Amino acid sequence: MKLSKKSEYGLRALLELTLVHGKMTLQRHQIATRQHIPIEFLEQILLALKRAGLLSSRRGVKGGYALIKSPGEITLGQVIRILDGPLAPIGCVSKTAYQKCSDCPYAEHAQCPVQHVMGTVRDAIADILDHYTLNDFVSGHHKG
Amino acid sequence: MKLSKKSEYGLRALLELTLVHGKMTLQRHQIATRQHIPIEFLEQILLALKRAGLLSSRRGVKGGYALIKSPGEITLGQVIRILDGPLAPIGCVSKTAYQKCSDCPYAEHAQCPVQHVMGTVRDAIADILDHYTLNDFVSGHHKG
DNA sequence: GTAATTCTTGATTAACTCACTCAGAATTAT
DNA sequence: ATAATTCTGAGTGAGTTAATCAAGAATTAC
Repeated sequence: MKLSKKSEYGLRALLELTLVHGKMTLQRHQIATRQHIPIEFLEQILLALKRAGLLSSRRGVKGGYALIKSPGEITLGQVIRILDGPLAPIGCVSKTAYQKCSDCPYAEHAQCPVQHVMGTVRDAIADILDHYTLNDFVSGHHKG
Repeated sequence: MKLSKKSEYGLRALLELTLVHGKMTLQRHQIATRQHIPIEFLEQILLALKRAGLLSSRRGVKGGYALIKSPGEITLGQVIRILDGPLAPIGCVSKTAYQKCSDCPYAEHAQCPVQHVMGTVRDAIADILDHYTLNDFVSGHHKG
């Protein structure tokens, strides 16, 4: 049940980009110093977010990164799925990356107790993170 | 955000012990075959649950394991904390094993956005797992 | 058009964790 | 005694995490 450093750094980087959204771009070293993130590691993360369609980038002098979508349209759930994979605690209850349990003694469509409780946990996590936007994130609270 | 095999096996083992609670003890090989768990790994898990005060055991011929408390008093939250550690996605929001973030740019008592959202996630997970007993687990549903 | 700056790609790495496995000691029943 | 079982502690191979490094490609300033 753990959030990786990668996701944590990714969220903190997006926070900085949200703060300047529409006004300017940020370079990796600016984000790195403001958020105390190792710069080479940050780069990997920014590129992953770019490949996933969340960021635009520009090379060369005056280059940098910017949000490609409005911060109100990007949820923490999306970001964490990109950087850490599925939110579900166990593959057999993931809605975005379902995987059958290999060694579960319960049949495919039988009632597996682990599956049942972890399904409710997954839903609780996703309910929060899939409705929590970058705007909510910078303002530090969640609007209904 | 993942449940380890250790916890999954632990929960499945406790399920078997709950089913026979008050009637008999179970030996590790019985649990292992019923739940398809590698026997040597299962042993580690049972011993950890014993050290934590959840199980009693008996060595030698006619030995075995049994629940030491009523299944209504043991919650999945307890079990997962024993086997996997804290439920919180990040150390700085754990209530049972708090750890200060080392590289967070926000001061100790300032409002850290990551801390805020992950705090709500932690609470959502704990609300479910700390009120979900082994009895709920075997019956496959949660009584409010 | 050259140099400086910045993003981009791909490889590599050290440390750690996960999911086991194994050998041998201690305890109990017959 | 012998057989069956738990108990202890150590070891291991594969994979993941959190970086680090080197070289390349694009952009801008001069």
